[in-house]
Parts: sequence; structure tokens; C-alpha cells
Amino acid sequence: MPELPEVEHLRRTLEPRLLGRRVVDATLHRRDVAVGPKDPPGGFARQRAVVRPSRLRAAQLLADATIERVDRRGKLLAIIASDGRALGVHLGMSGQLFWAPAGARLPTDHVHATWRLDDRSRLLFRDPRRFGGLWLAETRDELPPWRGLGPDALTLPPEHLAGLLAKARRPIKAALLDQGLLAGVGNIYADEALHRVGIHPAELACEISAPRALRLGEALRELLRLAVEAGGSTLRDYRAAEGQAGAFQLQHAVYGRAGQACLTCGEVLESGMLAQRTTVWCPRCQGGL
DNA sequence: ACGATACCCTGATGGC
DNA sequence: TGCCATCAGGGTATCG
Repeated sequence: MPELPEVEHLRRTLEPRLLGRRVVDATLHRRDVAVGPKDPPGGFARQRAVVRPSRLRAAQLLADATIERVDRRGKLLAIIASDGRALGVHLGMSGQLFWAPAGARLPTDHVHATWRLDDRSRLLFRDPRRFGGLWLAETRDELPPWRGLGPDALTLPPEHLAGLLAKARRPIKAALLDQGLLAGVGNIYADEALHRVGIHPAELACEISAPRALRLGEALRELLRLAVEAGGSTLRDYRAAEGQAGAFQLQHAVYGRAGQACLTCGEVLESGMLAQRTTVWCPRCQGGL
């Protein structure tokens, strides 16, 4: 559920708390949520029923390092140390990064990693469903998930979208969800963006004309910008660094509203499965197909 | 190269 | 009240 706006808002709430802080120590409570430079290539260390514990030692989770900045690309966060090392954090479906000052209460269940900082504050990674994970690499650009990502959806110039879509012979919704094509858009914001510009989610990406692709690019950028400003969408699990919920879910026009009236034209919103994801659209506003 | 499918996982929800 | 089935969705791997 956390998509680009949620991760960007988390980044913005987290960065001021971490900047210049030295990591006193780090604890990895579950080794199978982390992937280090010496682990076999591939995605997560955990594969199917076979649990492959990471060879990462806790000390490699930036212990003793000083945090210089927090970067983001798509839905991936990268905590960068002054020596260049990078800790990648993906929230998956239910992942959270919490920061709390010395002595403050923090959740204890489903906590897979904890960092203690030199001002006695703590950072922790919690992820009940464990679809998320941690990666460590010598540099940010060597983080395996970072390398596979397309351009970031928030900063992509809208006029570049047409070129990306022209090569995708599949439904526009499937293309928008492809993180290698464009990084950051998930199920919520794909549906919302397509509704805003009146494009049916099943329309083939390569058949969208350049002017319409441009409008989609502009709408997507504006949508993501507004969602970041609102603190992201909190449906259930998403929280910012100090536990704050987002508010953008109140402005969703289609996501989660199947069977209800379109806010633009009053037509009943339809839903179906597309690219293995629940998809909601307005048959009148997005009728093109 | 693409699409469809299975799988990972837990918590919420609804039916009986 | 409890039990079970179903759903949600970020990804990756695998097969066609």
C-alpha cells in the first residue's frame, strides 16, 4: 500500500531526525528480511518455503556510520552514510519505519531491525506481512532494487511519458505499475491518475496518443505532488516517521469506491481485475474502450 | 518480451 | 463466541 507519496512523506519526516546522527548500534531481529552484498543475487533473501538467512551481520546495518541523507527512488528509500554506504528500505505492503526520541514507547511486535542513534533516539523497521525488506550495499547505486527502477514518477518530465508508453504493448494500468518502466506508482495512484485524465485502464499503453500521454504525465505529477503534501494515504498500516497518519485517502475519487457514484459525472463506478490488481474506473468518464 | 500465474505473509472481514 | 475462507497488495520467480 505505501506508494511513492507515502514513501516520500516518510522520507521528509525521517530525514531531519537522522541527519548527522551516528548509529551507535544496529540489531537485526530477523535475518531473512535483509540482503547484504555477500548474499546470493535475486530479490529478497527469503525465497518460497526455504528461508535463507542473510549473511549480513548487524554491524553492517550502518552501525558506527554517520547518516548523511535519505534518498528515495520510486517506493524505495535509501539511507546514506557519510562513507557512501547505503541501506535500502522497501516497505512492501505493511512495512513501517518508526523514529522515537529517547525513552519514548515504540511498538515491539513484528519489529525486524532496530537502530540506536547517538542522541539516544531509536529507529525501527516493522513489517507484519514481511513483503518489505532491507538491503545493504557499498553505494546507493549498487543496491539491487535501486538498479532495477525506472525514472522516478514524481520528477519525470511529463513530456517523457509518451516515449515510455510507446514501447509498452499492454494495458496502460499494467505499464504504470511496472517499476522498471516508471518508479513509484502503485494500485491506488494508477487508478486515480487514469480517472483524472479519462483513460480506460485496459487501453493499450502504446495506443495512447502523445497529447493524451502528456496530459497523463501532467496529471500524474500533480496527483503525486498533492498526495505528498497531504501526507500520503493511510488505509490501514501506513504511518510517517513518528506515527502520523496521512490524509489523502479522503480525496480518492475511484480507489475503494467501486459501486459508488463517480464524483465527476455520477455514473456508478465499475471494478474488475487488471494486471492481477483490483481496478476501479468510471465507465462514462473513462469510456474510451 | 510479454502476460498470466503462483507464492510470500498477516490481519481484517464476513458467513455460518 | 469461534472457526474457516477470502481478500488485500508490494514484489519475484517461473512457465508459456
